[in-house]
Amino acid sequence: MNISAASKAAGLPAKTVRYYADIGLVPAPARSESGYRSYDNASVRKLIFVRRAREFGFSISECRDLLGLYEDRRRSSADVKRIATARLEEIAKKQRELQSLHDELAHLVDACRGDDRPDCPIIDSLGNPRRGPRQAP
Amino acid sequence: MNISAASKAAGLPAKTVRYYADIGLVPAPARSESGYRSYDNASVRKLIFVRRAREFGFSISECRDLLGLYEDRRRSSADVKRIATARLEEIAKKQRELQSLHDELAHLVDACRGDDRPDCPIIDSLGNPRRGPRQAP
DNA sequence: ATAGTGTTTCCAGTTACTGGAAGGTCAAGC
DNA sequence: GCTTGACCTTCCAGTAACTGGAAACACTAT
Repeated sequence: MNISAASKAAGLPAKTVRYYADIGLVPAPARSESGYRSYDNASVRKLIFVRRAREFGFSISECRDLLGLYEDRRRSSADVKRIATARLEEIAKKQRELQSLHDELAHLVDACRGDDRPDCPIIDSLGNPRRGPRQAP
Repeated sequence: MNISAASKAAGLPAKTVRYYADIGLVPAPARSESGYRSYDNASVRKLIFVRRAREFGFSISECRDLLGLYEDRRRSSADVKRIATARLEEIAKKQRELQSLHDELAHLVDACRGDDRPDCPIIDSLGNPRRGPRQAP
């Protein structure tokens, strides 16, 4: 399987497939006589695994860990659960931040007449710290 | 006001303050005889404006636009509202994505016993596309 | 005079790719 | 056998928005 077939099967751009091998996230594939990368089903399964982990928002570094666990037939499910739970916490935190951001901005958009006059509570709020969004933590 | 005083007043790292002038987001400040950057209250107000817009998640490019509107005494509030509303849409979209991600991952974490046995639905799901997260759009 | 802190510029690194140029390879068609 | 076009290779550069660090100059206090 050449790179474009493998990348289609994995659902990743060919560039990304090359990149993942470059950074050592997945093993470098075998090469044909002329230097073409040659993929088998096991490589594709790993690429799919990585793609899906990335879609879940795991970082490359976390994907490295997860791939290690994926390949280790003797690891405990607790190891995996620990990483996934940490990620879940991050998602929940991001959700809370987005929620308050959304509420504040929606309030401002609501208060703005949006007509051709210059008076605008959105701009006022950005310029005036007393009525803007929370400070970053 | 030297850069560290200004950066404290604006709530931004000095590095970032320099960076914002380097990329032309805010005007380059005056210099002292020895070359130190010298800030006045108007500069600090602009830096605060940018910091708060960034905290709202506006990109640097959007901050550029907003700063233009901030400085234009004759712009209509509709111009501002349009940018803010677009940003609000993005936030809402991100929220929906995070929500489904959270639900799916929470479901998996819940299903994983997290003990010392290797069997783990989280890893299984990553390896098996039929029970993983949605495809990216 | 010296120590310590503040400031300057510049270069490099971060994350996770993505775009593009220059050139080699392969299969089909004539 | 030759050309065309698709596919493949490497390498370099750029993205967003900073952040870290080195080397050197400035200011203040003792």
